[in-house]
Amino acid sequence: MNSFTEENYLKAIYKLQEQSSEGVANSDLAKALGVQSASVTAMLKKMAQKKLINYEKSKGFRLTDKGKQIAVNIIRKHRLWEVFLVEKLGFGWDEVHEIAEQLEHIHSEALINRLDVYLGHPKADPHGDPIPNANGIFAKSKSILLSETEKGMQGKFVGVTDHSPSFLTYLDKVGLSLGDTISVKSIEDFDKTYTLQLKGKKEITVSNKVANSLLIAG
Amino acid sequence: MNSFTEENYLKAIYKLQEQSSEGVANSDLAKALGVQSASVTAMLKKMAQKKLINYEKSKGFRLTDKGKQIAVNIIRKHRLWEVFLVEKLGFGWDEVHEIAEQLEHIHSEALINRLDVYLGHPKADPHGDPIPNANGIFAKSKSILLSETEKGMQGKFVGVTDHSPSFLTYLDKVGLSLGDTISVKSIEDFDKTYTLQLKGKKEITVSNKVANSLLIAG
DNA sequence: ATCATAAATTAGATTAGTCTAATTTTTTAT
DNA sequence: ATAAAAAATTAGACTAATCTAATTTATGAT
Repeated sequence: MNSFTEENYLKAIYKLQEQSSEGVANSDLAKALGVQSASVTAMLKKMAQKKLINYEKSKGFRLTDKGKQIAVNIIRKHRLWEVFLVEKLGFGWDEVHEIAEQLEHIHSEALINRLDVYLGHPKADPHGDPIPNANGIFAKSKSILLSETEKGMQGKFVGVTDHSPSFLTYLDKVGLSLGDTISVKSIEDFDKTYTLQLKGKKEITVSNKVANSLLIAG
Repeated sequence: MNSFTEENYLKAIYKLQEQSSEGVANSDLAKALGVQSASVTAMLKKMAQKKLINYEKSKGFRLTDKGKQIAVNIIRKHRLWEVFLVEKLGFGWDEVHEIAEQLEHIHSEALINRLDVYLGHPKADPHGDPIPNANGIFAKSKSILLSETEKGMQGKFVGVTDHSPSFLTYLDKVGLSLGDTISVKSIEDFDKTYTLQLKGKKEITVSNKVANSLLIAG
C-alpha cells in the first residue's frame, strides 16, 4: 500500500507530465508540492525503486504504467468524492477541493465502486473535469477556452481551468454555472474583454483573464 | 490538529476507560492498539503535554475533557460513516468497520454536519451503537444482554456487543436483523442455549455465546 | 516481609518524510 | 567556450512513531 505522501507525489507528477509531454523537473514538483527539492530528490529515489517512476539523475522523470495507474485512480476518487459532496451533501463547488484531498486517500476499491454506482457513474466532477472509469480511461472531451473563440460563437460552458475558490465564487456571483449555454456578443478590441449572452436573457461582461479560464464545448 | 495515530490512541483510551471506570493501564492500551508498551509510554508523554490525558507514571491514566471531546467526535464520525455505507451505498453491516476506520479521520466539521443531516440525524449505527450528537452527548439507551433475560421475555433486538464480521454474517445467515422483535421460547438448562421466536413465525436456536452478544430492549 | 512475576520505563535504533546548507551538475547567455 | 545562473544532489540533522533489550517499579503470594 502507498502512503498519503507517496500518493500526493504520484498525483502531482501525473498532473505535471500531462501538461507538458516532457519529463518532469524536480523543481516543478517541489513547487507543486510545496517542499524543498532536496526532499523531492530523496522521495524520487524511493519511488524509482518501487518502479513508480522512471528516474535518472538530472534527466527529468515520468511515471511508469504502474505509477500512472495509481495516480489516475486517486484522481478518480477525488472527483467522485467531489460529485458526492456537491450533489448529495449540498456543498458549493468552491468548497469541496480540500475535503476531497483527504477523501481521495481512503483505500477501498469496493467503496469507490459503490460510490460510482450511487452517483450514477458521473462523467465529470463539479468543475467539469472528466472522471476516469474504473479502468483509468478518461472520456475524451473536445472543449476549448472561451478566450480562443470569436464573436458570434455559441457553445456550452463545460469546465474551468482555474479551480480556486475565489474564481468559482466569482462565477457564482455573476451567475455563470456549468452547463450554461452562452454566446459571444462582442470582444473588446483593446483588452479582449468578452461580453456574453447567457441562456437567452442575461448579458455579462468578463475580463480576458476570466475568458481564459472557461472551457466551452460546441 | 491531531495525527491519525493520536486519534487512534484517543479512541482506544476512551473505549477502555468507558468499560472500567478505573484508570487505563499502559499494557491494556498497548494490546488494544497492537503496539509495544514502550511505544505507549512515549506517546502518553506527548499526549499528556498536550493536555489530552492525565498521566502520572505507573498510575493509570484517563482522558482530560479535551481528550474525551476529541475521542467522542471520532466515534461520532465513525458511526455516521457506517450508517452512510450501509444505508446509502448498500454495504453489509459486516463490511463497514474497516472503511469507517479510515473515514473517521477526515477532518471537516462541515462535512460531518452535512452528512448527519443527509442521513437524517441517525441515533444509532448499523450495529445499534449510539451516535453522539454534535455536542458529544450520547442518547442513553437501556438495553440488556439476551443472555440475561428469562424464558417468556419479549423484546427488540437493538444491538450487538461482538462486532466481528464472522459474528455479523452468522446473524445474517440465521436471519436475525437489528430491529427484529424476538421472544425467548426456552432456555436449555445445561448449556443455556436460547430458542427464540422471531417476528411471529421463524424459530431459531442460538448458543449462549451468541445470546451473550445480543442486546435487547424492552 | 520478601521474593517472584508482571507492568512500566528508559536507552538506543530504525524508518518515513522533511529541512538547511554546501556542493555539484546542467543550462544559458555572451 | 566559458562564466554566471539555475537546477539537482549530497550531507547531515530533525520529528513522529515505532521497535528491542535492559532496567526499574509495582504487585501479589507465601
